[in-house]
Amino acid sequence: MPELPEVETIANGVDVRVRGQRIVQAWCCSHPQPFKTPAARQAKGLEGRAILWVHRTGKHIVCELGGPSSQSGDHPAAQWVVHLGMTGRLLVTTPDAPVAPHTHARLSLSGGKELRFVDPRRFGRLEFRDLSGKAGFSAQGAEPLTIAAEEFAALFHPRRLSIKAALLNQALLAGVGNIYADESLFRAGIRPRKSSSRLTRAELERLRAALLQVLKDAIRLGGSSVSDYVDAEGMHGFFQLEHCVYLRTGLPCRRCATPIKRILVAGRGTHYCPKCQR
DNA sequence: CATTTCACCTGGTGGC
DNA sequence: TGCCACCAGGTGAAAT
Repeated sequence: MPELPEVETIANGVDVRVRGQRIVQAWCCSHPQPFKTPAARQAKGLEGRAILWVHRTGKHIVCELGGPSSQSGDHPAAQWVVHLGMTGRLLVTTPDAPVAPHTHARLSLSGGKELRFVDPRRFGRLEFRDLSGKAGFSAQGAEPLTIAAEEFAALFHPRRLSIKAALLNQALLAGVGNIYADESLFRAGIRPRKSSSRLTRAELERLRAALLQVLKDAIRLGGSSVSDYVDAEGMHGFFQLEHCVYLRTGLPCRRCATPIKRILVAGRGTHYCPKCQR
């Protein structure tokens, strides 16, 4: 499932391939599910605008768009906000590439390529935002790559729910999902079920540092390819090879050889080493 | 207000 | 071999 490193990889890949191009034609499927903005209004809003740049915030991909006319400047006048949900893909293809099942949006670009959104489970979301008079999209939670130690501690110390549930709460930190919650808790040596409020200052700082490291390493390796994640070019990432606990139930811990356990925390499959994490 | 539960979806899995 | 019930999992709404 796409989390911060996967979304960052995709956003960067899309940016390199489509920056500066104009959306010549937009098609959105009639099924209402993935559209936060109704499909017809979305397609209409997108057509004719230039894609100024593409970036990530939290788990969202934001395409900054120019004005509705082709000769408007480089100031963002609208946005296309893409959330990949569980199984969403944002792909840059040639126009004649076979259209994958569950393709919900196709944008043909002035450079001759196509930007496609594919999502079998339709947990993803597509939103068109006209910025006239409105602020741009921003994720609710803090950015894990830049959050300071003080702010991190202040965010998690008052919470009484499990640290795993707190890490997954996008209103606190934006971008952490199941994989990187489990992996950062392993690297910090903390039990997923431990209450966030019972973590010491030292544990919170270990967790922040571990999360930062694991996210940076994962970005460097192009994300984790589990289930069906691929980047904008359809390429796999390699961070799944570095996983210490995620989807390693029963396998020996890389640090102490104790079998990795799988439990349910906050309704999510959760993997940890019973010896290394206390 | 904080926290928990549930619905939304489909492909993959496992039981018979 | 084939059918089907079951389930994961990010998010937001509803319930507690």
